[in-house]
Amino acid sequence: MPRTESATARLRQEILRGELAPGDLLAESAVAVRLGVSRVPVREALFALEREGLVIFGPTGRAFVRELTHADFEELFTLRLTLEPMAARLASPRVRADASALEANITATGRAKTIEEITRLDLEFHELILRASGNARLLKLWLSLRSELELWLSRLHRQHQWKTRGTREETVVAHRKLLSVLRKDSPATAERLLRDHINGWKSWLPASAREGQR
Amino acid sequence: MPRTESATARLRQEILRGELAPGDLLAESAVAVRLGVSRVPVREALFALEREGLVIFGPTGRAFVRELTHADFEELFTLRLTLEPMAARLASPRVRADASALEANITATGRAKTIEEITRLDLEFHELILRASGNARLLKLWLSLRSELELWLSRLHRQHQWKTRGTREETVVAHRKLLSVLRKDSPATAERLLRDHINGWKSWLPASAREGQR
DNA sequence: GTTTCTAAAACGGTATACCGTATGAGTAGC
DNA sequence: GCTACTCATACGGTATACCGTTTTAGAAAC
Repeated sequence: MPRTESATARLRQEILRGELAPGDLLAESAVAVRLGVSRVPVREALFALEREGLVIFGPTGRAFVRELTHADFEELFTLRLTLEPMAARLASPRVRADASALEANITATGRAKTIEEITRLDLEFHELILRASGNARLLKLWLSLRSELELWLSRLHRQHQWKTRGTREETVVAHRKLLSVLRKDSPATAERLLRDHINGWKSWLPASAREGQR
Repeated sequence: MPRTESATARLRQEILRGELAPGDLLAESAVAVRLGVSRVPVREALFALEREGLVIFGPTGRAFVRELTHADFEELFTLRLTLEPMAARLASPRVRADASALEANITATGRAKTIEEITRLDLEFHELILRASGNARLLKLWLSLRSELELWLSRLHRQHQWKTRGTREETVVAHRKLLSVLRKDSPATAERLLRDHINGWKSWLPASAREGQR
């Protein structure tokens, strides 16, 4: 794997895992030494992570680990409510051909054991719908939000112990229903259902969890 | 202006003006010599332009001027139909405070003389709505489509002689109506109106212009 | 103890250099 | 003529080096 990519992957992982705290300075030289590469790939990795919303550049070009506020959470969900229903609409007539990936995902979710695993599979399910939409740019926009969403969720997971059981069953039921509607090829219904699904999840997130993120 | 930015701006201009043709190879070394900078800023400029959709990287990392197909046009408009109505909805309650920029834009459009100027002001009007939405990420996503849209339109302009008159008056009328609805703070209406506005423009584009773009 | 000044260290932006791989023109073989 | 091979060249990925600016820590003045 090229050095830029591996540097990007490693930094992304460290940020998502919380090993790098919000607000931390990511000095090119220091990171380069730590990762054992030169500054050039690090620099490019930082730009890539900025696009993903995990890193932010200060006025003098210094990179910092992004801090997220409650307002950021609202923005992210507004965007999901913008992009995903449209994706569902577009995907609806195309899912009939091959729904195996979506089915496999639901099966895997039913067997998931940790909240992290459920979350990962949930995001993957939504990503599959974006892919099924057939609109490459729509997918690209969604993917540019994905890391940020993961960052948010991982920070929540670290702050709160969530029960796995109810979450898993609810997710499976909701996704099953979504899939069945997608298969029926009624775009408007699929669009509405996905909107409700996201709204449901958004309001389900414990209010306590949504607060106090600086 | 930092070298990366000026290189980005210059390359962007050259692509939009058609001085660099679709499919042209953008070799780092050659561009660097031509612009009188080193490869590093050129490299970063190419990455930036890739994000904007003006440049595309081949499997072995070589950068080419992006070619656009009719399918790309469809994707772009699908995304406008996804993002902009949402922006109008969010902007509606916020426009009351300050609609001066939107008003100034409409006035300027009424005085515009060339089709290029009308197009530029039209895009600016839509951008102002995105800004008024108050959702920074939504704006960011829209901006990531903007150059590509300009590229498309500029290529159309070069291929077809469009009449200025009708276009200008229609644009002014439509934007005036949009602004008045935004001011009334009825988000649902604003959302629907913007959707119709985009759909109208999309279908208005002469079919002949929409074809034959490779 | 607080603020201001100052100088050294840290940092980012850019240029240059090196290396391995991909490309493509030319050549040999058919 | 057409295809397959070969090798010089072009190109991208990365490391290193240099320079001007920003930060920051420490001293000095209050």
